[in-house]
Amino acid sequence: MSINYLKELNDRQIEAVNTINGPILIIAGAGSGKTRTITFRIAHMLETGIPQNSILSLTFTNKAASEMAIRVTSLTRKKCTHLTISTFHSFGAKLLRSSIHHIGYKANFSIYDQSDKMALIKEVARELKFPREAVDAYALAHLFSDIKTGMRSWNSENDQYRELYAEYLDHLKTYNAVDFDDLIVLPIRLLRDTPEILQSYQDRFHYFMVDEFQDTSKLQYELIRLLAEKSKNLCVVGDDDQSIYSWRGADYGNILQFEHDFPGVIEIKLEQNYRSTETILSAANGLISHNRNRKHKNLWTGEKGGNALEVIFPENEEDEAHFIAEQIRSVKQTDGTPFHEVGVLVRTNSLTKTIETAFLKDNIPYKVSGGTSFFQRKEVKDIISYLRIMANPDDDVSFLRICNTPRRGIGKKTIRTLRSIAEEKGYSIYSALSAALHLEVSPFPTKVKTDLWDFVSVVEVYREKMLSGKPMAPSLKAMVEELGYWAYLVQETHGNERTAKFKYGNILAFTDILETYEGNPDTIDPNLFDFLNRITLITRDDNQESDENGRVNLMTIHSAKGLEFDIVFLPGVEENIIPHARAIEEDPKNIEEERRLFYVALTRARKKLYLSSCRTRKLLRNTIDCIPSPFLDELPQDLIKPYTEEKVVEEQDAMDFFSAIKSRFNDTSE
DNA sequence: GCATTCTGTATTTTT
DNA sequence: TACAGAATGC
Repeated sequence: MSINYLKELNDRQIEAVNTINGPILIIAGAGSGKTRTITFRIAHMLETGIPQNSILSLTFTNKAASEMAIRVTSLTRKKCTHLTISTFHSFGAKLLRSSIHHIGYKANFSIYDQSDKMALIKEVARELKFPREAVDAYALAHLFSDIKTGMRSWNSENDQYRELYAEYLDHLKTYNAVDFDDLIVLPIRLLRDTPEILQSYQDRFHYFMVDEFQDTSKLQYELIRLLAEKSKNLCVVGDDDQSIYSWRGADYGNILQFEHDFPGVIEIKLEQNYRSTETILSAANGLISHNRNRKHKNLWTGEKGGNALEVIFPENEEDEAHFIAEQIRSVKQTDGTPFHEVGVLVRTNSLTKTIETAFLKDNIPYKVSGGTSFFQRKEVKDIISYLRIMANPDDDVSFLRICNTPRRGIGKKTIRTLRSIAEEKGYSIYSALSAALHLEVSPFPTKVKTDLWDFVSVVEVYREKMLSGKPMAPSLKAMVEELGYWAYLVQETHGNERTAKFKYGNILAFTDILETYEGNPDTIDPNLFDFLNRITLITRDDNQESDENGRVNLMTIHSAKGLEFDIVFLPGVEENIIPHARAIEEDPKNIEEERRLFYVALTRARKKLYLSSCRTRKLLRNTIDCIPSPFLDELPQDLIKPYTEEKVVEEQDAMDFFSAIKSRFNDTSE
């Protein structure tokens, strides 16, 4: 069956769909039907006979990747099992799985996430006898990341951590573990240094696509450049106005670099917006025009008119939350807007708390996406650590996490002994332990020796089961039983049975996830290693499954990118929140990125926008006075109407609105 | 080795 | 205020 895409797309979009060969740059403004265009493009490629397995499509987030896979599948009505649509990081992980032995790792490597990384840094710092106050694991994790990705170099200020860094790298290698940065850095190294590997990838993949190109880092670009160098069929899609990840290395200078590296780039601009009302679009355009560095673009819509933007100045964040809750209720009644068509977008995760409370109180069903991932919960991560130590016995970070969880009598002293044996021999702790247990003369007292055996035998017994090729989920359940994890939870929560039940429920949910994974006919070769890799790359909760209907979406602006809602609420449109104080502190130039962030927020709305700026807000212990965000003044003022509930309030609000603007004006004109 | 008390610190955004 | 990790006592 042929897809009639001509009817569904505009001229520019059709051009994008039809241009399959050679380098292409698609500049896709907000709401310009980007996802439609690229899914049609992939579908069209398949239709012209391009085999699935020669297409590689890279995105930035798991959510975007799975969304695209779903759309392509539903459009082509075919299983797309051989189509590679993944994030840069999981593509990197897959590449490493098959080729990492070339650089001295084993294929069963562990992937360390942010918290594993910090644990390792602390561990190494302790070994090197760094004074505790000199070790800010959070900051060091960032420094090491920047060093590894070439964004920062050693200087007089950070030179004291050079040795720590070297030792950190060394430990990773001993533990047969890689961090997130390695998932990009190591594949590049492999492709550059090992011609056979590059060759095999270039032989397999002939068509490349990168979504959200403005958010790729220099290194991610380098990775795709290497792969696409030969075929030159590289299509990148992006919007410089929506570049909001520069703090993570995203560099929209990549757009220029791309044009330089691939001569003859065809540029296609998608400028017709199908999403928002004219009012919303003009507001967004008005705002973004304050940015200096941008590619020329003229986003327009055929839609005329639309509701003015409502601006509210609640007394404090609780009033703000109430207002939002009430308004959602009333909009649902008057316009019949379903809950899932409402988005509440915040700058920082911490702002969700008050709003959640209000939703709970008013019985508004909601879901928060973002926040720490399910897989990062302590109880879940404990179980994952057991799996990791089975997959990769050298993984010391996992070892240390669970060797005494649940409590089995392995204490500080025992660990110290183990560590010193390991260090002496240059082994990982687990290998040192196995070796020590088989010694004639045990370095441990009898009781400790028994405790250690307990641990080792659980790991060994279940490793065999997990790697046997038989279903893993039943074994995992049995292991959780055998560990006595339930009793441990009861003990840990000292009698708070509800908490214990909740946590145990999470573990059961986790075993279900494993079951679903291995039971899914679309999973090619389900195995422990692949499963572990997948789940560590899911760092946020973005399960858009089953219950997406009927719930208000509460999330950060960052995670709202690519989404759209009928009605959008933006709480906390205040100075220091957006633009965020820390961002500006870091570099005043960041104001442009903050503005883009606000632009992304505005352009999520189809029909209606509510912006609120509290007069006061609780921060830490005390209540502070808030100033409306300067971005409010940058919106065309005729598109704004101060929100009014009653006449009396109307005048009051209007007056406050103008006096707020006036005070801002006075502030800045000094 | 474990449980309790104490102390310090709030981390912007995410793979 | 809330929560985690360290120090201290049993």
